[in-house]
Amino acid sequence: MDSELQDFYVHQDKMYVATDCIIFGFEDGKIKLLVFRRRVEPIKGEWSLIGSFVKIDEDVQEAAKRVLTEITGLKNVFMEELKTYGKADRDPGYRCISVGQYALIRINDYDKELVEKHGAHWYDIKDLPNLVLDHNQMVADAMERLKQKARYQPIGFELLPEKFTIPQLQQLYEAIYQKELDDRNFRKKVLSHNVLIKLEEKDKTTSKRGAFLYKFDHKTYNKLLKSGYNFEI
Amino acid sequence: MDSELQDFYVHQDKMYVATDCIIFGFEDGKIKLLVFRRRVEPIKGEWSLIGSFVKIDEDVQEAAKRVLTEITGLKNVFMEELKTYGKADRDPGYRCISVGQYALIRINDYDKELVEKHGAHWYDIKDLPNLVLDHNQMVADAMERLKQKARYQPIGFELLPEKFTIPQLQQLYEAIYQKELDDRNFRKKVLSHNVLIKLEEKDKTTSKRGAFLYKFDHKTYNKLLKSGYNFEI
DNA sequence: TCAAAAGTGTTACAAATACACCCATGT
DNA sequence: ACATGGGTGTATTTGTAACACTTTTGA
Repeated sequence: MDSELQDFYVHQDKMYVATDCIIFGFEDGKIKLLVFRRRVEPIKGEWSLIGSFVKIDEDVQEAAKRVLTEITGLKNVFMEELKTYGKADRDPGYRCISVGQYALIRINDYDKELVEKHGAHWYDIKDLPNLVLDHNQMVADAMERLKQKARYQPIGFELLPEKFTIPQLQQLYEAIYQKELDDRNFRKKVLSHNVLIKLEEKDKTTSKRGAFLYKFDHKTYNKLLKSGYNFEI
Repeated sequence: MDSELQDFYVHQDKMYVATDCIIFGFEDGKIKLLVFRRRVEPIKGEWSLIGSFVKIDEDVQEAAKRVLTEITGLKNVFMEELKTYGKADRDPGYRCISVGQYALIRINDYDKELVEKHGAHWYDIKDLPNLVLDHNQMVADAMERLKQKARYQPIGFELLPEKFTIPQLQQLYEAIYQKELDDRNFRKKVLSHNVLIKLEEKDKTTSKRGAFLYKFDHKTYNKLLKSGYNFEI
């Protein structure tokens, strides 16, 4: 490394880089968000997204995954960058930018003890408390993204159990879009893509008759993708 | 600020935060990208996106706008965050994350002297040189974003002069989608939204007959947006 | 036997696609 | 008069939206 490099870089400003996770779940026909009591001053004890500072030798993505695993015990969770919150005055403490990342988790898979230990709580997205800093904005942005993205990419399935029924799937989409859907048309459209595998089993928890369970067919979906298919729900 | 706050923040790592601009233009029926000779070591002199470190008291957005104005002389340019490049090893110098932002500019509006002075060059997007670091990836990501976004939001107009013809607009969309479009259907669809104002003037630079000029009608578009309209091209 | 959710088909309407010809004008 | 790009209309197909009844089964 020559001196010119050092000259140039060294005169720049360094700052804290954090990442915050907007963690969505789905339960009882409602989109839910996992929030926490903030563990550090200032505003310690207030509701907050879970986040972490990014370490000097750590990818930003990696940092977000690290926190998510610490809290939920889950790995291989769907997670995607939302956007970066970089206002100079967003954190009253020190200059700190935060990369927002949203995650979709199967609400029954996570380690409940771990979550409780961290003072976490699942809030209905429609009934959120005030969160610290710009976290409410992050949630609003993430929700908007979810709404947009779920239409053209099959990410909704990340919020459901591996095996799910068509009515469950519909409930999910109704929660995401905040709009009722026609059950006949919904079923028709969803099945028309041929990316659901119908199982022999039925789920009888919500009706006497029971509803057939389905699995999302990743293989077929990926094949379709490559051949230029346009998924839409 | 109490001591607990200091304890906690102070033990975290700080790093450089940069922002890089993916600057798109449109000329001769082609999408073009504005690139520069990198001004600092390492890899000084290589082709690169234009960027800057974010100052301690500066919004990330602001930093990107600052550079863009320095280079092109333009203000009020369409610019939007793409994503953040946060791999720990992305910069061989020091740990540095970069927020990628893409900008759409009217290629004939910019200050040519200013651009030349900075050793800049407009490359056809299909014929780019190797860029430093992860900049080629940034461009690929931005191009993909443009493709997706242009379909449902009227951002394409940012690349055209204020006054443009329908064939010009079609050329632009063909360049973005990398696909030929049917001229009759294209015109029909575009005009069906009623967000173009037909002017009296004609542009005669590309044909003897001349083609009518249009302006994008921001007012009407915003009204339609509020009433839940769905733009699509 | 009945209540409650699961599942099925048809028709009307809107939008996307495919496609062929005339128009205006400078050279 | 002709070459060049600008501009228009229609028929077909495809997809979306609206809508009502039958099935299954546990209580």
